[in-house]
Formats: sequence, structure tokens, C-alpha cells
Amino acid sequence: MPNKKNEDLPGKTVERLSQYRRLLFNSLQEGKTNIYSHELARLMNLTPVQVRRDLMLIGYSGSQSKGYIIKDLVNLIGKIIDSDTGQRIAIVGMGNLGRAITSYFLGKREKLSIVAAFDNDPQKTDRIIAGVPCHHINKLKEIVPAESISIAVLTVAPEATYEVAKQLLEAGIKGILNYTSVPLTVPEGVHLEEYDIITSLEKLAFHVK
Amino acid sequence: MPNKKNEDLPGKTVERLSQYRRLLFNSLQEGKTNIYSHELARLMNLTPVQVRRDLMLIGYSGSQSKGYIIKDLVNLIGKIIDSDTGQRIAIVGMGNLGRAITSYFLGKREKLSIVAAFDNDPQKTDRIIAGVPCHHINKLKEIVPAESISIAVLTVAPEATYEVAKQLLEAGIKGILNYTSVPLTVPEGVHLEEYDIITSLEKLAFHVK
DNA sequence: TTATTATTGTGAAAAAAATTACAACTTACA
DNA sequence: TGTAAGTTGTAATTTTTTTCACAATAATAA
Repeated sequence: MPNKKNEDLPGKTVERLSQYRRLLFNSLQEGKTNIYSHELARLMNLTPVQVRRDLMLIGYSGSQSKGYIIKDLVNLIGKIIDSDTGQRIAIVGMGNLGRAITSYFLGKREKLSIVAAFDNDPQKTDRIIAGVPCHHINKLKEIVPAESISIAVLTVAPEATYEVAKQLLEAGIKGILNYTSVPLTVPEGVHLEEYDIITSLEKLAFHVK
Repeated sequence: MPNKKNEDLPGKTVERLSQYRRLLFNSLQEGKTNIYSHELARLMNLTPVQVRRDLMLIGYSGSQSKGYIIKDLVNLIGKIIDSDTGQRIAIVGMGNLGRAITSYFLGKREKLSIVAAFDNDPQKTDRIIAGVPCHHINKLKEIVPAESISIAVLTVAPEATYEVAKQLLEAGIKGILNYTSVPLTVPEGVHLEEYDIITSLEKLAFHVK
């Protein structure tokens, strides 16, 4: 039994692990093999202690002389945040944002794949967009289970949000990443992550003021 | 001197104020005039106490019988998070994401306006896209000061991020909202907000796992 | 009038996250 | 050999954020 530890990793640490991995991957490709906590911290805009603490929490040990072995660290992070079997994702709403996410994401992660898109515009449905088959939204309940999709990225218009979310839940979705400006509520056992661009802009504007 | 208070509002509270306002605005349009903390909490997926505490922090008082007066609250939040003069924003990188943000945002906020876009693709420059004039990126240093742009939304390709950020800083930008996957460092006095879609997806995937 | 219920406001406690401080180790080199 | 410099690992502290607990108040109904 490796670690029950994973489930009680601080949420912030999980976020950072994902970012560490991307940066470490870049470093690998630049030919680096080892990295010190202060180097990684600099890339991430963090303090070295925070890096060390995060790595401590996942049980990774470096050496005083060489720091951390990038390859090992990348693998370990993968063991922690990736699922063994891989997870399948649907983009719901193929507007600008849906397409942006799809094309940005495509092929970037081995264990996460966008396998379907949905839209209500007949112009967009029943063809392949940005490399992903786009279905009419009324096929949601059929395709989500058939394709073993566990995660949905919601990028529909605000007024459609509620109804589409309802269908996703009925289709047995396990996680929703909600980019609409309409806050959702989901039942126990379903995970929800919300992000609103205007909120971020207003927060930034407040601090700039 | 109204309140130095504003500057030391907790960051999380500022984020929530922006969201409160949007939801309150919806309620107003539905004809509601008053709202209780538990109602607002429900809309936001928060506890009533947290709502009350946030409002306490901005110095707004409700009544035990009627709760909060929506109109007054909307105005007060505006006084706190909006700048008096308004703030001008540029979208840098007019790909799918840049266009998504632009069209999503257009006209939504009185005190925040997207006044320019930049791209390096001649197909896109020197014309109006999603209602905003799109310039070639090499005019950045000229147009940012000329248009009094204080905030930039970065949606360029990863490999261009560093160079474009440098130019923005040289042009005197005050805040950057970075949607590329490349973490930036900015000098003292410039505000930076970073968001990465893949990180969010991976975090969600981790919890769904 | 007097309970009863529902609400706000807020001090105090708890929980989560970040930072400080420092012991322990490794290497380089005088 | 011994010491100086640079590193990791982690306990302890501090800071930030959330939650708990409850007093105060208003409206309602018995």
C-alpha cells in the first residue's frame, strides 16, 4: 500500500505539482538532468523552501550535492497526479473558448485525453473540430457513458449552463471544470472547479488601481 | 480619506466581491430588491457566515428583517473594486483564446474596457476583430502609452511569451494577466496574475481519480 | 405582553498555507 | 585535516482564510 498520503496532499501542492512537472519537462528537454530547489523556485516564482516542502510532502528526497534528479521527479509526480488508466475528457461548448482549450491541450498529456466535443450548433456537429469529433449536445447522455468520459469542461453560453450541467450529471460525469460565469452546485461525489475570467480581470484591476 | 481599508482587503474577498456583484446584478434584473446572506451564499456555493464576513469587511450593514439591499450593495462593491477613471485593457495574442476573452468581455463592465488587441499575424492586424482594433505586435510600445493601457491579457504562444512580456513591461504596463503556460517574473510595482488551464484540468483529474 | 423564530455582526477558534530558523550533510579546498 | 560554502529536510512559527459560537436585534404570533 504505497500511500494514502496522496489524498491528503494540500490542494495548493497538487496545483504546484502539475506546474513543477511542466517546467521540469522543459528543463529535461534543454538537457538538464538535475535541479536545485532554488532553481525550480525561481522558475515558479516561489521560495526554495516551498519547493522543498512540496517535494517532502510527496516523499521525494534529493541530494545535497546534486539537488533533485529531474527525470525521477517527473516520474514521481506522474505517479501521484496521473491516473493509471488515463482519464477521458469532453469539451462542452465549441465556441472560441472550447476550441482554444482543445487545440491548446491536444496531445499535451498522455493520461488525459479530450475524446469528444459537444455543441448545439448544427454547423459544428457531426464533424471533427480541432482534432476532436463534435457531437450535438442532445447526444450527451448517450456518448458520455459510451466513451467512458469522466470529466467535462463547460464552455457554453451562460443561459445554457444550468441545463447542460444537469444533463452532464445525469450522464454520470465525475468532474466539471466550469468556465461559464454561472456558478454551479453539484451533488456529493462530483468534483467541481470554477473559473471566471472577468473575476480575474477585476481582481487584477483592483490591485493595479 | 474614505478608507485605506480597501488595500488590505483579503485577496479572496476581492475575488468574491466581483462574483457577488455579478450575481446580485442578476437578482436585480429578476426584480429582487433585497437578499439574505444565506441566499447569496447559496448562489455562490459559500456559507452564509462567509458572506456576512466579507460584507462586514467592506463596511456594509444589512438589516435583520430585510437582509441586504441589493442596489446599495452593488454600488458599494463598485466603489471598492472599480477605479474612478476606468481602466484600459489590451489583449495580446488574438488566437482562439484572445478572441474568446474579447467577445465574452465586450461591454460587460463599465469601468474596464478592452481598447486594443495585438497579434503578429498580418492576416489579423490592422483591422477590427470582435469589435476591437488589432495592431501588429511591433506597435506595442507605441500604442500602450498612447492609449493609456494599464492592463494586458497575455494569450500568445508559449515561445513568444517572454519577449512579449518584456515589451509590455518596457511599454509601462501595470498589470499582466498571463494565460500562457510560461510563468513570468515582473518587477516590483507591476501586478501579475497567472492562470493555466492544464493545471486546473490536472488538479480536477487528480481529485476525480 | 411574552415567547419564538430568523436574521445580522463579530470575537474567538480552527484549519490551511507560507515562512522562518536551523540541524545535518556534502563538497571543495586551504 | 579542518573549515567554509552551499544544499536538503523539517520543526516551529506566523500569516491567511474559514468556521464556530453566540450576542443583539427585529418581526411574528401566541
